[in-house]
Amino acid sequence: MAAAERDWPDGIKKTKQRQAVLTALEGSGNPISAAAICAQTEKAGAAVWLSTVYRVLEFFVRKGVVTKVAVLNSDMALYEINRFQHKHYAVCVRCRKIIPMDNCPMEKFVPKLADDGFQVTGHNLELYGYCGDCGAKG
Amino acid sequence: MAAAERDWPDGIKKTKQRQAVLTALEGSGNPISAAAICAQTEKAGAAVWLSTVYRVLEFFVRKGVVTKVAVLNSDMALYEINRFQHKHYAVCVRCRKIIPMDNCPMEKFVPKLADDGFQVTGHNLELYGYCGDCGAKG
DNA sequence: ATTACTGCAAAGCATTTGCAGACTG
DNA sequence: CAGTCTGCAAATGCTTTGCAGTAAT
Repeated sequence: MAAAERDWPDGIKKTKQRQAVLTALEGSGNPISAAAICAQTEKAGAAVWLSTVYRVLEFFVRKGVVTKVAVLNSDMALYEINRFQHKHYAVCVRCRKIIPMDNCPMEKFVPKLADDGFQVTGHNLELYGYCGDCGAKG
Repeated sequence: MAAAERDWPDGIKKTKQRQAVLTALEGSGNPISAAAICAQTEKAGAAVWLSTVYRVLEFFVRKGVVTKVAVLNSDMALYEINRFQHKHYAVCVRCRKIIPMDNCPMEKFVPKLADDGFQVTGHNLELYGYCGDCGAKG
């Protein structure tokens, strides 16, 4: 069955709810909120309770399967599947659209920080502005 | 008196509370939370109610006097005075120390985004890792 | 069978909002 | 004096936690 075929991370007990959360995350190209994941599981016919979604997400984040994304001026935390490729986002200040970028301006910057005795383990980058649909006029 | 000498932003009504909030922000080199600002005003003898701090901060942010900083894995928003010089922060994942950086890796990156029709109005950058005091071993 | 996970409800906490009185210009 | 701002209290909304039943290995 499909569940058996899914590439499942090592050392993680497979449950209906965790699969549903992972499927919801995979179905969204962009980071989504816990509430959105919950709604998605309902729509898919495998409803997962919101608090369970939070617990599953926290678990996945600790396991390195999922990344928590901080978005300024959004009071909700967003989550995305860790696709093991660097991603950062541009956020439209008008329509809140989230646009992924495939370049990472950090690459040349990180070594510099190491000189100050700071060992970088990760980073978070967001840009704010107007997307093509919204233009610079509000 | 000191209040008269303070360089006060244009078009902003000067009140005791707004001055107290601004003083608290000036007194901290690093971004601080609304609660911390509130506590600071108390200590300074000009206590400002927490909800007022939030309202004042939101007002200052809209006026461009203050910047809201999103710190991942911190459920509180942090605020800092806009000193009109680019600042980003490295956050130690162990002791949560916040270390300012004076380089901005965005400078060469932003024009690239403009090609995609996205007009950048601001950005947010944080690095996570271990500061010199904590080392890479947890 | 044992241990971990989930549904559910209720608490927790940062932030927001409503309103009447106080203050600024 | 008119309009705005503030103290205070209560509400809001995301997230966390406790507990008993359920499911996974």
